[in-house]
Amino acid sequence: MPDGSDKKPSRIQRRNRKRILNAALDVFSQAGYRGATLDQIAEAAGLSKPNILYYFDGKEEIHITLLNALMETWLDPLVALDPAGDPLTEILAYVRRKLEMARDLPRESRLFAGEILQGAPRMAPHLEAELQPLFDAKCDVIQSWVDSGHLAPVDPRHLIFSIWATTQHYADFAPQVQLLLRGDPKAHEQAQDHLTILFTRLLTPAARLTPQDD
Amino acid sequence: MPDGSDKKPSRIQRRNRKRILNAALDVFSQAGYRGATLDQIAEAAGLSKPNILYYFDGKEEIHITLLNALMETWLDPLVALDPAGDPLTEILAYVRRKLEMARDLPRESRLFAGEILQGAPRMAPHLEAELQPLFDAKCDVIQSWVDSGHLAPVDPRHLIFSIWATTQHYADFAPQVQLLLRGDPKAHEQAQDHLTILFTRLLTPAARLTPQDD
DNA sequence: AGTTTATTTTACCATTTGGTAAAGACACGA
DNA sequence: TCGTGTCTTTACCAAATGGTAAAATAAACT
Repeated sequence: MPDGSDKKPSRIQRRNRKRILNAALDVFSQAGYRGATLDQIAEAAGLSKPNILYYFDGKEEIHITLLNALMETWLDPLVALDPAGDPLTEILAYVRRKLEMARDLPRESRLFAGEILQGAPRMAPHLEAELQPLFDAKCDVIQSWVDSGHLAPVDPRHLIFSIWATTQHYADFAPQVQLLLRGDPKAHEQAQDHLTILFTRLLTPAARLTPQDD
Repeated sequence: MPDGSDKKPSRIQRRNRKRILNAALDVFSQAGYRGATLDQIAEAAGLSKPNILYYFDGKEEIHITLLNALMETWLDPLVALDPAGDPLTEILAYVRRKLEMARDLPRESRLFAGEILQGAPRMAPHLEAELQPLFDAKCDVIQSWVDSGHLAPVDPRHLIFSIWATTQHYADFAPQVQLLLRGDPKAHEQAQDHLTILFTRLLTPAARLTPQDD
């Protein structure tokens, strides 16, 4: 019983569990939880369905495992937002990291989006326990930057929403973006430039634009 | 045969088709296409499953009907962007309309998002035939505003993406927003203010900020 | 009222799907 | 090489699900 056990996993176990999770990420992110079938996952993983169930207790456990693994990765860029750094630089770096994640981990982004879209049935606890405190803490940081005049006045909460929305859009709505941009290979760089401009103009204090004082 | 026919629909037909579509919008937007079942739709509509299939040829036809009806509503705000109006005013009005749609039609927003998220299998033709030309046309309009100096330099395509992303985020990621904002009833007004500031700062030409010339 | 047409229900069916039991193949240390 | 525990396959099953046939009921029209 390799699934919920405490024994150290064998090499085969690690390899196959990884295969399954990778295949499941493909399938779940593309079809959603209910739209995904164990048969699809099995085929994508190159294993038989019963063999999949030898490694995981069931469909839901696979999904939950993916979600759990995702949370850390997902929060990392925000965790890295340094209160001691230069405010605008930090925010722009955060935007860049999120956009890179949208490009490099689109499956994870869609998995997350699909989960939230359906009411976060399996993720609400995670959001409350991990995202919420982090969000609050970073809002405070941003608010202090605003208060000290290092950032133009802005609602930190909605600023973060805007960053999430604009960056994840490129992963979650990829087919639409792809179509409207006609598959332009420069899309990522353009998006990067655009978002840098967007948040720079939003957050640059007026003092820096009008060189009257200091 | 009331479904694909050409006869004029009876009162009962109109009423029941509307009920079914409304129920289906609930279910599809919450569970996705594959996650939704005819039984759920039937129960939500207060009709029996075979009765539903008396009005629609099948699950897919219901879904497609919803998507078709949605497209028009969805494109409306962009259609209304007036090339003859004041550039910044027009864009901000567009943002406001989109945000109001996210608030007033969250089910439609999620239905759309879910469809795109899964690769737009049933919507690609619509996007190509209706969204694409409209998008291109409005990009040209915005580009002309930039060229004439009425808007600060910006990539019109990514500007539109940012507007879509930031506004729809409030509908598509509602559970997350709700949680992080702790159900603040002022959320909509705050979002409205934030987005107005965001796009005003992005698009206001430098000339208006630094009253040196003209 | 009586006939016809439209609507709804009851009783099904075939397929799909998540999951299980048990036998078989395999790996690996003694 | 033999035996023990690990992994994989074969053959299933029960429930869920999209869909259908046909009888029954309700409207509508004459």
